[in-house]
Amino acid sequence: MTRRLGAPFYRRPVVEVARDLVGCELRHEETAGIIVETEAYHETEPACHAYVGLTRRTATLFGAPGVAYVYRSYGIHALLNAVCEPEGVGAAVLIRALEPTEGLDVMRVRRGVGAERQVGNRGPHASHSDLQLCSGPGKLTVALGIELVDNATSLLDGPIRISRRPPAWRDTVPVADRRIGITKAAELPWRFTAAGSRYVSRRPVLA
DNA sequence: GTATGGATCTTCT
DNA sequence: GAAGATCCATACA
Repeated sequence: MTRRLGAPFYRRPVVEVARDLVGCELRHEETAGIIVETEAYHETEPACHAYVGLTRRTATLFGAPGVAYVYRSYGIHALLNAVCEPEGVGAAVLIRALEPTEGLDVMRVRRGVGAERQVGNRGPHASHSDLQLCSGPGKLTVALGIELVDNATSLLDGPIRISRRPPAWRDTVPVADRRIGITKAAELPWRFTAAGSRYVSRRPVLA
């Protein structure tokens, strides 16, 4: 069993944390997966919620590092972030995709993809639908059972656990690319994906 | 394969 | 009242 990442890991520059989170394990209740896609957000650029300053919504972002920032997107999806940088700096890493490793049955039920909807195996290891269980920030929170009530809970000793890379992922190479799904400052190369992973929400454009 | 629109809620103006 | 760090179904090529 790998151990959780500590506060010093999250207190660093947010882009470094985003890169280093690729290959780490995310766990909630009986479900878990390896992080294969992240994005960094910082108060100095307009795509970040903290750009507008300290409000009730963004208070978590400006708080202590190592805390979960969960908010509702487009009225439907809960998105999970890890608060970074020292307290007082508004920055966080959005967890965008996982490669599921444990509790796949529970994930399929939560996501509403029963066996009858599976299209069949497209590869030697995973079915088409399993590849898409956590291939997006709104999907993985459903699959892991993470909701708005988890906002502001600690990643250091709370219900959501993020642990350092398991041995099999020790040599994972994160690839930098443009951020996606946003209209402001999307050109920043602050999205990181695990090289070659089939579980990301979108393959990187850059080499 | 790409393109489009609807669902739905929290926050801030 | 409008905007938004999304997902899915549907339509068409």
